[in-house]
Amino acid sequence: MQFNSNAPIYQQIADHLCDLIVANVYGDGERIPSVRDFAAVLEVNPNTVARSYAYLLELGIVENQRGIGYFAAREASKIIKAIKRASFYERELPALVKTMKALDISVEELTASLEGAFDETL
Amino acid sequence: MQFNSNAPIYQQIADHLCDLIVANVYGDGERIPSVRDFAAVLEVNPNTVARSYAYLLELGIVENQRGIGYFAAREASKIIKAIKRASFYERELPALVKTMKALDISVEELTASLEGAFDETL
Amino acid sequence: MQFNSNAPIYQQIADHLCDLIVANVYGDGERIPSVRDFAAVLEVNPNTVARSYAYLLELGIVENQRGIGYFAAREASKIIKAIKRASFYERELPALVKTMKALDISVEELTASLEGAFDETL
Amino acid sequence: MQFNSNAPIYQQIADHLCDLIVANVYGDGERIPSVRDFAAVLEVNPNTVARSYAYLLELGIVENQRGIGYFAAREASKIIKAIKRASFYERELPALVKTMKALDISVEELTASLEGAFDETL
DNA sequence: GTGGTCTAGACCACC
DNA sequence: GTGGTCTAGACCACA
Repeated sequence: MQFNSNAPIYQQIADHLCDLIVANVYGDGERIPSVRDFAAVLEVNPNTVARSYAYLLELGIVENQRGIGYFAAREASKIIKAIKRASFYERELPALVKTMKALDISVEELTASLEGAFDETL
Repeated sequence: MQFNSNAPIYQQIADHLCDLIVANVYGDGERIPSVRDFAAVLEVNPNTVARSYAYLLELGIVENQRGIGYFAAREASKIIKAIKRASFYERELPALVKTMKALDISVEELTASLEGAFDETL
Repeated sequence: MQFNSNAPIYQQIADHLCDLIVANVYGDGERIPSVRDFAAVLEVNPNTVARSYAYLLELGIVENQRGIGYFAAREASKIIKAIKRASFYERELPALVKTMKALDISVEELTASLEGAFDETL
Repeated sequence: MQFNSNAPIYQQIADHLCDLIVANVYGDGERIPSVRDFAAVLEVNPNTVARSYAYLLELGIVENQRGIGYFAAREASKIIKAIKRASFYERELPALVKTMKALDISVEELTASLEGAFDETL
């Protein structure tokens, strides 16, 4: 894993873990790597991974069993998608509309570009 | 003006000024407010406005006449649109495609949502 | 049994066992389950149950007969109540008073709430 | 300030700051000490204070102005009281009822004890 | 100056 | 072994 983005590493790790859960690498309710193990894999300080886990704990995406470890929540992938969906429709979509208006891009124009880009990344 | 976003204030100011230029409040080649005046209006530290202007200077959107003040570049609005367009197609659109795939949102679904949102903000 | 609370599991187990003794499920002087059996029932690590028993041993609530097992003390339920009473009047009550003052809750207000809650849990 | 309790220091600091806000030492909307300053006063690592502030930020009790500092939220004391009240009625009160039943303490008995304790701490 | 993040290393309670 | 907390010290972007 690479940390190119400007976003804080702990968030990138959290996002990455969400991807892994949605991709069923760690299924709902399954144990996820220990803080220390994951830190070793990612070549990152354990505190940073701990911060990611604490963040996901707040969101209800992971859970915690004392002295045992962290687990994906029972409905983790559902929660993740719900959160992403909400953020998409409430934040990204309005921003998209604003940009399109500023640039005089019509819905049709965007649709065309999207269809092209959609196929490329198949 | 409000600074609700997480983006740095100097960028929010720069964006805002670009909007004003595109909206012809300050036409291409016209003088824009002095750093101090603008800072007073925005209730912001003058250093912050100075940083915004420096940023726009790099992009060629504003120009500087020693001892006189800052001016919108001759083709400012054209440059602004070009920059936004590039960033849109190279950065935002791929990100959009990625998000849509992660959330199983089809182009049709997005188009529908967009048309609704487009009309609301008329 | 569920371990929802933030308290350490070994304490929750100890509390639970005290409840069982007071409720006469295990009478004063009677044998209580072996560490292994209880651990199996609670789906918990045997070390954790052992720690609970050690804790209750210190308090004089359970006793240990070498090679045979653990027993509730002869006056176990009396001891339990005495301990709870002491902790109630010395720790919980002062904390309650402090909270009530901070929240401007009068004795009358609390009494009313209590009577409602008391009946619900009959 | 002393840190005798078993609770994490960052929470004790957060609680303490809430007390100060409710007591109007830092009024609603006013600036609170910088992370470094407060850490120096409390003789604690700045990271620990930062953690307290981050915690209060989540709860909406304090706010944040980039590069300037932390401020008590506009309705900070109101929010604090609401949170305490909710936790009191949803968590402490049921626990109190449970303890009272276990110890055969009647509402009348508690009321009497409370009134005594109330006056002492005037 | 401010806060935000990260690293390193330590100690603790718990299972 | 696990996570939780704290310290120390560093670097960064921002105002």
